[in-house]
Amino acid sequence: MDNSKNYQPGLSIDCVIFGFHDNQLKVLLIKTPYENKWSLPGGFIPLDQDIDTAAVTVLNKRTGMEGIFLRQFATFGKVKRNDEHFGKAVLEHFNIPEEAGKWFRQRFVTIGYYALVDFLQAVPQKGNQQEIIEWIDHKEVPELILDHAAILDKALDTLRTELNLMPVGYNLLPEKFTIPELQKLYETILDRKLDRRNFLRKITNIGILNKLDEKKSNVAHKAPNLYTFDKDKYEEVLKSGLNQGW
Amino acid sequence: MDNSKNYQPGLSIDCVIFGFHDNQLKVLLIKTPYENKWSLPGGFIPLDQDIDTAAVTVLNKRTGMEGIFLRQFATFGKVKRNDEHFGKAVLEHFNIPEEAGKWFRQRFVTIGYYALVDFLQAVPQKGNQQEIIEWIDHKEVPELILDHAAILDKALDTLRTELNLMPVGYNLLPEKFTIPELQKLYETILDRKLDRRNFLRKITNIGILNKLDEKKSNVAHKAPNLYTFDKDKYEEVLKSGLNQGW
DNA sequence: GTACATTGCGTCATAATAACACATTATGAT
DNA sequence: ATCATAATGTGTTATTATGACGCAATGTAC
Repeated sequence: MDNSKNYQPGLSIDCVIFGFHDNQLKVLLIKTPYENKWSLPGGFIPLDQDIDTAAVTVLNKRTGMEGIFLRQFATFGKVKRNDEHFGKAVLEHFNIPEEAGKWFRQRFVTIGYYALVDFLQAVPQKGNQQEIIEWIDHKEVPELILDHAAILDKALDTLRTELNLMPVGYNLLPEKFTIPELQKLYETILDRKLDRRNFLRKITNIGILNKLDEKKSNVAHKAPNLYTFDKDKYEEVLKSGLNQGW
Repeated sequence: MDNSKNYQPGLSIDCVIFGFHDNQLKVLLIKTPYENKWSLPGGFIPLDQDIDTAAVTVLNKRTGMEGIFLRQFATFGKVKRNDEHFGKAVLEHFNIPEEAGKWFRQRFVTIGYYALVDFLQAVPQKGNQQEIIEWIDHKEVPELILDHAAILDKALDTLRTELNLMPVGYNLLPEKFTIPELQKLYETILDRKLDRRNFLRKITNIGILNKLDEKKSNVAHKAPNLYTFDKDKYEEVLKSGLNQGW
């Protein structure tokens, strides 16, 4: 493959794909052969594709899903983010000849995107047979290659801020969900407990949830009511914003 | 000049430099020879410099100032953002030979930064004798090259959001300022009137302003009190955040 | 002096938030 | 069946934040 003719040079995309399961905020990671470190799913930018499109492509390829919530959050371009040893190791592992390898060993700047997906809908896709791709609790992320740890941190930081500005949580839940589930999600992302009753009032007052005439089945204790997310009302809320401030 | 050896290929930096004067939020723009359109100040990324450093360099060069508030806000990478006609025109204008010009005519992705500067401290610097660089009211921005209008819009949007999350306004004012001045600034950025008395209460309650024992001189009507910004207290506020939301 | 514009401080009604009480529904042990 | 337990659903109250407004003080223009 001759990347130099088909891809934007020195520029890559890395995706922080979040999922929510077992009261854990999980991140989709790929195990690399390099010192057993893990990596964010990423890719390059075809010369005839918008960077956003290239990010969507990565996401499709890795989750098998379409129409996912995806947002660019930052671009990382420290000189030192590139690791000479890592570059060499990758080339050796894939048996890429020195000449073609020059493209891979140039300095790379990477654009960070984060995605919110329904854990149960997403099916992690391997790039090849040997590859290991897994959902990992964000609190137990192993060592990552390059500056991927910093990228992940920044993504989580952005997600927390976004949560205060607009209701994005539903993207991580199935179509029908309960208020307690939504609360657990908020608590997990923000990493602190919230009061049940105040949470209910605040989240329903936003006016983007539809209460269904249906309760969750097969649960211990009292069955909680099911809700769906109202996309039309959400669009309205987006315009006015959640916490105005001024 | 052989850019291909010294600069990151296909990647540029554009800075939206904001200043505040005469109750106007102004943007520093450069007039180009291309159809008399204007441009954001920008630059390329030396291979041995972090992208943030490269942005600081652009800022230093254009304002003569150091230690400026500077923040990356988005990266723009649509395929169509590059304009074939524009690329040719630039090469012809600077008399760049076809071979060396290839570097300029490749696809470019650009990283957007916005800066907040004290209008009176900044001295717009020309890149060369012919160049025209000017502060222009953000409400009267002329036609811009490429997708610079979209970049500017996004910068302003980000500034408005940031204003709700943390007190950044003081960056646009001189060291000593009055509450009415600060309010005018907020009104200009947010594009709506605020109540004097409520503004005073809210802005002082944040606890990052020091009231000086000094009034503004040579003003019509009642002389307003002068304040300074308290950087230590600001750092504390940054950690907790302004509008928590949850 | 008087009219006028602007600043500084205060009041009041309303809305948003935090802390907490209690009844309801379902499970599982006895 | 009864009871303890655990979760959900709804309500109450005190506190705080916000929005709308009144009024005196200060300085300019005439």
